[in-house]
Amino acid sequence: MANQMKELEEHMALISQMYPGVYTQVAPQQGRPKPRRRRRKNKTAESGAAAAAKKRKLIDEQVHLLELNFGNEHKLESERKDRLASELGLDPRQVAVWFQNRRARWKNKKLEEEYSKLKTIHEGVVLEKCRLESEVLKLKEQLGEAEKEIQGLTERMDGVSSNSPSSSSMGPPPPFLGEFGYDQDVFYIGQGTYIHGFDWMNLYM
DNA sequence: TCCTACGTCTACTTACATCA
DNA sequence: TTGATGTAAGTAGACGTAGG
Repeated sequence: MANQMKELEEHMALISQMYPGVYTQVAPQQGRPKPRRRRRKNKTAESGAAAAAKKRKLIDEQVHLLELNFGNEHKLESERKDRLASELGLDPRQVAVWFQNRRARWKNKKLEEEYSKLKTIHEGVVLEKCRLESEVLKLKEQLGEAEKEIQGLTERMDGVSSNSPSSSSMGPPPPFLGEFGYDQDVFYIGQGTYIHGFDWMNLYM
């Protein structure tokens, strides 16, 4: 839940950055939650009826023209508001409210779109992470097998050299001390001699 | 420079209309 | 009939600006 809220805040910030001309009037309210208010209910039947009379659905043509205007410009200047109001036969206040609500709907829609875009990207990244992890596992397995093979070859070589007359004067045992069973890239080839891994490969492969 | 009034904005909320 | 949904409108608080 907290994560979702954080995500939402980040989206808000993102949208504000994306559309600076539209949502820069009010500074982002950070941190402290605003106190909740309760609106008074209409006490009388008369006031309820009056409210119902005031609140009527806009007809399609009015909405169409408002949408056209909103498409051109999301902000509503005073002159445009008055002109639109007289064209539509509405109160300028109604036009202003319609634009306010329309901006809110538009912002919500943008947030939803942005959220699903980010979600898709996130899913892709998670998938790629899984793929890379399984590849790492596979390579580790291959590495283990290669180490076993090297170990076997080295032991065989040791057996051959210990049969020779000079074997008793041999140096220290093969230095397989590192993480992968050998000390860095140095390999022991018998008779107290160490060679680099690449040289070892050239010699025996 | 400060104060105040006013208009506009967003965010949140309520109330009503509509529809399944 | 009822619950869900969409939307017009109310409200608080923040901000910018003009005027005194």
